[in-house]
Amino acid sequence: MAPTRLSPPDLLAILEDRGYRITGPRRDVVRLLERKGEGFGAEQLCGELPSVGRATIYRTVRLLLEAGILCKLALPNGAPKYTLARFDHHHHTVCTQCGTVGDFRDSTMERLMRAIGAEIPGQIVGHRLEVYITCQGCLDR
Amino acid sequence: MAPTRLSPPDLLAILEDRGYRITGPRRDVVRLLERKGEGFGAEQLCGELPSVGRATIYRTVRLLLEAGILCKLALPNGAPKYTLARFDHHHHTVCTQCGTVGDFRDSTMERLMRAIGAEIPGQIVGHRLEVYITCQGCLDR
DNA sequence: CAATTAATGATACAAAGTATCACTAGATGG
DNA sequence: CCATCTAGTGATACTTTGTATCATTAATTG
Ligand SMILES: [Mn+2]
Ligand SMILES: [Mn+2]
Ligand SMILES: [Zn+2]
Ligand SMILES: [Zn+2]
Repeated sequence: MAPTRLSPPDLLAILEDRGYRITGPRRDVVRLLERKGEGFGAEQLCGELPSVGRATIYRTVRLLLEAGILCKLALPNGAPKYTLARFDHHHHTVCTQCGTVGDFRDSTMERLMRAIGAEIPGQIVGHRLEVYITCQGCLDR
Repeated sequence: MAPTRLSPPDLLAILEDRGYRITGPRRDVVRLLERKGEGFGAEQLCGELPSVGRATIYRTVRLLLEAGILCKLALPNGAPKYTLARFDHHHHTVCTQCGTVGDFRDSTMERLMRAIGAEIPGQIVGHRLEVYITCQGCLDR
């Protein structure tokens, strides 16, 4: 399973398919995201794209979230971070030292989640797992 | 493993052991928490304890968090919710319809987390799992 | 019952995000 | 192409959630 990295035209096409216009600001945001690593904040994007209004940044992030292009990572404190969604369903590692975010998938985990249904009242509709780590960089340092 | 529910005197004793004073406002907050179900917000507590200053509510919540008496539940959107921590380590169910929060523990999950260490770069220092459900009440309704 | 010092709460401030609305600029069809 | 239509933009104001300050209050200790 190669990390299916989508290029900006692809991402814009997804928006277009949903009936949204391809505008200058949206192009700018998507281009910026493409160059970005894992785990960026909305306010950070505002700082790096001063030519685009803050409201538009937030609107575009919401749009990309709804389109499944971004995933939102609610941290234990502070503003949420976003990452380009490379896989349909996956989880995240967060370094508690430096905040670096990584992706991973684990099929055993998904199987277990199905099994867990029996222990839980009601019907499972989804789940979210965050693994807190000290990343390699922080271990070395 | 019986759900070890602690009473307000116990909770206050934990604070006292940590060198904090037992004050009127802290007593009020703890008493309120005791009567509360799972999953309440800080702002909600402010509304229900107008006699206690907002700053003090937030300070007390932080204190109880640090003491391990509360757990903080970062939701995918909106303000975090808190619950009385009945177990040392556990996870939460959140009903996506009505927001009701529940606790659970799963030893298989914990074992799996240890195994997952091999797949992940760096060193695991913790994890957090939220299971999104439609609760029994919402299914019935 | 002082004296000491932690805690309180009014207030101001900060950060993150949303609503408004006059204006701009994509899309579309002639 | 151009004119039209409407989605999108961005300045601004506002809301929500949470924190910093600081004069005042009250819990502890002896
Ligand atoms: Mn991701
Ligand atoms: Mn809990
Ligand atoms: Zn790190
Ligand atoms: Zn429900």
